[in-house]
Amino acid sequence: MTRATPTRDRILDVAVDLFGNRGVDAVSLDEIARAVGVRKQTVLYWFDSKDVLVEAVLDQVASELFVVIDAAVRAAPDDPLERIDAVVKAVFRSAVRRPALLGLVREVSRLDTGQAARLRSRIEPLVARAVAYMGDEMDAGRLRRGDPGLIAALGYGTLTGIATEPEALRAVGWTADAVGLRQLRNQLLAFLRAALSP
Amino acid sequence: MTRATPTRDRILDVAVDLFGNRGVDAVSLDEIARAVGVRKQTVLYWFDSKDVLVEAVLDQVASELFVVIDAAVRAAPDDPLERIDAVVKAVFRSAVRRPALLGLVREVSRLDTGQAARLRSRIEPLVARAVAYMGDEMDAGRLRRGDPGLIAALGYGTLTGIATEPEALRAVGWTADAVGLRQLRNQLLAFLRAALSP
DNA sequence: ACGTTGGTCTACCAATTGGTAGAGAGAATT
DNA sequence: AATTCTCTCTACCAATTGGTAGACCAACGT
Repeated sequence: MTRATPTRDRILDVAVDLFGNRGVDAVSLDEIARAVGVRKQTVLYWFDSKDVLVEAVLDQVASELFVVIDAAVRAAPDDPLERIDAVVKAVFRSAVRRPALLGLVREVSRLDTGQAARLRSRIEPLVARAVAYMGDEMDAGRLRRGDPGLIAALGYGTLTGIATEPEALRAVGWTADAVGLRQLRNQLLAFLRAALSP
Repeated sequence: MTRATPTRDRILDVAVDLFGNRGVDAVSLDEIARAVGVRKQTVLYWFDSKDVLVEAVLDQVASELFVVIDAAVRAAPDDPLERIDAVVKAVFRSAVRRPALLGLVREVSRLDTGQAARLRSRIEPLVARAVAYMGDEMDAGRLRRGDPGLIAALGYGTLTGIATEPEALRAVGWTADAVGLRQLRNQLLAFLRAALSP
């Protein structure tokens, strides 16, 4: 079971978008089914319950994010500021291409702890690697001293915060188009460089 | 109508916490009523509909946040870094005392645009003042150059991001107690100083 | 030609949702 | 003493929720 089929994939895809943009509680199985062009019972055929669907969606999100971030890090030169640049750009690119992805990450704090742990365990290795790397670079004097774990936390908060709240950011007169997003990204990069340069 | 009474206040108070912590869609009127120790119809007596209750909750949040931030700014000396310090500390203090407050701010992106606009219009003057102030200080050379609007956006994203997601932050091995929160706050302050010092 | 299997459907179901109608108790006003 | 007003309640309601049971049908292996 849980094989990949066109229908199953489409349900998962639609569920990622709807759950990510509007929240798990606000989206019913009927609505997902309607968007896919199928009946609710077909959704329940592929995913035994809504909880199972949510789990599958979180796994999907974890995979996509892992791939995006990991690729960005690997492609970047071995310089801490360059790598940070690369990760930020990659996450922003994801946020533009598929806003629901980061929306779901944020949604985790609302889900029961078991599901939260599931997603976290997938992302944790990436974070651990980043923290270790930053620690080494600080020791080598190529990064300003600080607590790498806390800096990672700040980075996470900032990225998900701004990438998932175009509506709220309008309060600062910011517009959620491609131009606005690039400006915001560049300001963040400048900010990070200023804060982290040794 | 809409006078302040014990019952009405208690409903509003409970609604702020439940909506902020779990999301508007996930909390039913029945649940709010139960938490207050009253029947659902009593809730509907004080607030004509769930939408009206949500509006009242958002107004409440806007007021509380405005008071907290405004007081922090007024009490701080006229130095940009000191004032930024003061605002960050004030928001963190709110986040500890009443996590639901920032949770609701984040919830705005999920609500219909009318309600979002309502909250935004209450906070906007504060932001506008902060942006103008930062611009002046940059001109005076007491703050590193940058786009004040974007910096405000980053600050907003970071503060709401980290203050509302203790669960996600466990991925970086961070714990959501008072000590952890203070460490995170201090790291953020150091970070901001490094990034913004001229 | 025929049973089996995989996939989608129709038909239900109990529980919960936001909301309406109106009764009843207590205090205040006349 | 009678009436009105304020507040909370019980009794409903239609719509929607996640989920079960089982019919149907096309493709496939035998």
